[in-house]
Amino acid sequence: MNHPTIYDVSRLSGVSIATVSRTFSDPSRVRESTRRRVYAAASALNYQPSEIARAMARQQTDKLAFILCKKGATLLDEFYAGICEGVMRGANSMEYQLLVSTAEDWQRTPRSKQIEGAILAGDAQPGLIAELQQQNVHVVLVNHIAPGFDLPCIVADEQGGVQQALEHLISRGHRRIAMLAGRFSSYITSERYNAFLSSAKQLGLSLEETSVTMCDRDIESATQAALGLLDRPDRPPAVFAFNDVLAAGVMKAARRLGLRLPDDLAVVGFDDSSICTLLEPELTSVHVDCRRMGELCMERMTALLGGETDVPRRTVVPTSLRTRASTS
Amino acid sequence: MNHPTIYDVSRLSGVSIATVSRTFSDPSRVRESTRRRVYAAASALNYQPSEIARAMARQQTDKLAFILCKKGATLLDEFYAGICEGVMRGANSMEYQLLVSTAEDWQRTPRSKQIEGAILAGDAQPGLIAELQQQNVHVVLVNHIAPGFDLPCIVADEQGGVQQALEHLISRGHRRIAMLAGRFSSYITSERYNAFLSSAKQLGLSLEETSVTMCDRDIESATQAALGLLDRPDRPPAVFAFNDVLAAGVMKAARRLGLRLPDDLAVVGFDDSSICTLLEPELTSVHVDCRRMGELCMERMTALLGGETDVPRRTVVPTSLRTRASTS
DNA sequence: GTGAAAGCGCTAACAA
DNA sequence: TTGTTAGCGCTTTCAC
Repeated sequence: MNHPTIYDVSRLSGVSIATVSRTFSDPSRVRESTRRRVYAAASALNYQPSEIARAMARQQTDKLAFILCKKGATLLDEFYAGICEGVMRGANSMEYQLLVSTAEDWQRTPRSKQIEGAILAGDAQPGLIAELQQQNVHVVLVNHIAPGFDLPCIVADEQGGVQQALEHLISRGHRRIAMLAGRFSSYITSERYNAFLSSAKQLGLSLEETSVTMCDRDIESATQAALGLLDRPDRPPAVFAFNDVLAAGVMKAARRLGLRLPDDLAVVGFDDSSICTLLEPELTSVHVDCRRMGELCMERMTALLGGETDVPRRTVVPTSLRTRASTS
Repeated sequence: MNHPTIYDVSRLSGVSIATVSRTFSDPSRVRESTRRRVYAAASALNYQPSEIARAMARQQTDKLAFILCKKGATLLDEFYAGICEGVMRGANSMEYQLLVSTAEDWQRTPRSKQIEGAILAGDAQPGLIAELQQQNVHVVLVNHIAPGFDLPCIVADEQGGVQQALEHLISRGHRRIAMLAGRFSSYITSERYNAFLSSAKQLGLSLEETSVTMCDRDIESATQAALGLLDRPDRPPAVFAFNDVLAAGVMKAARRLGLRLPDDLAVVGFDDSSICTLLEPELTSVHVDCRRMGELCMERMTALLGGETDVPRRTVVPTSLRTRASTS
């Protein structure tokens, strides 16, 4: 770990450390010839300015954190991985370093991480938010809204997505539409669920025509629930699933019951994850641009870090239906 | 950003800054009563030691990086997300901060990241490795081996996994087994491909009985390739796919051709990703414990950081076949 | 355009 | 057990 320091470069190039510093932080402020001498010395010594010393002197770290708050969540969840991806791209292109962690892990290590901003994905607990704010850390929320906090948040257009899905099913001649719902992050769950009810109503479907079946988040539970829903004479001709995994459960159930898609049953998912095209027939799903959501997080964060005061509080990212063979 | 410093705590509690420092870094070295006074003052001021100043003084950062090297890769790849997950867990539990980046993004920002170690996932370029080593950064490889470098690396037991898959298919009465292969990381591609050929030979299959069809990594390409492979009189009764996505392609093709699994066709995948149980019938696949691979990365890294000299160079993580309906 | 010098907040000898 | 003090490597006034 015997890195060369600014002093070494100073000595070798014959200029002061201040000039070396300037050469690296704002080259335009040193004369061309000096600059070259400094660069030459630096590369000869294989010198790179120490990020730590820099942070120490400037009193800022250029460090951000992405914290996954969905409980039991992991990057394995394609949706959150997509958001993280977007955040990563944004952070890296702005020369910010990105710490990645889960809420659990984050709170296990009490020491101050010295970050300038945190992007909380999913169900962020008020305690975490408060703690971060108290440490003067800028906070942006994604796929969640936190009542009582005045923060920028990025969410998908649940309402619009659900509505497109229902309109599509109705246009295919279906009126009795069932929803297979699961318990996810509190925000998402209620938002999507309510969107289903309100859209159905708005589109003229009666309460008798719409039904909601609940299940857990896993495929097994979804399949069982779907079997219960479909294995009866008055089975609904169309199912809107909370997400693609649950939709896959519906498809498995349909297959076991000998139902053919899309003729005997139409199925729509949500998220438009990679599994949609792996399934046969391919699954119609509401596309959510999660990478874009991540990028937007970084845009808001940048504004916050720049001291802007009129940062949008709530940004809704458009969703759109991807029509595939499971419905037509 | 007006954080209280160690001086504030020192003043308020009436002890020297050294004592405050000790109280936080090694509480056992200060008298109980003093310790309490310090804690009281600290929490009154809402003080938290500055990670940066600490790094500056100790000349170490407790910072590690996870760098995704597969070209065009993202965390969306479930396999790498799993590894990352394992690394994250390990890092956090050791109080290390984890920077996450892709090789591309990493090299775009030339400034020294001041990390103590880097875990490179996938196809790490020699240039990157050399660069890191030159900066005295400890390097661990995962899902890759780098000829010419003497580094700890963690890989899955490709050979064993492939062999189990073939044995399973043979036990089901199949002898003509086709492989659908794709181009992935150089290491993985050749390893798995060679394992197929050598295992087949070892298990007594003739060259006529084994065939390899190549395709791209996407589902579309896999489906087309599989259609070509299956839509002919002498179609193989069993297909071993390079990974689960390609296996899904085989299943789609089979379905379109009216073939029934597992009777008309047996299909085995690789990775045992979450899609295996979403498909119908469920997909038999070689399970790879990617989280464990990530954890092992951290174990090797820890050893390296601790100055250990006899760190294992090559660790092979066991794989095992998960038998499901697509083959039986 | 360049240099001198005063920090930034903490750790780690060394002393007491 | 506690205090004093000299750095850690850089940025940033303020002079020149």
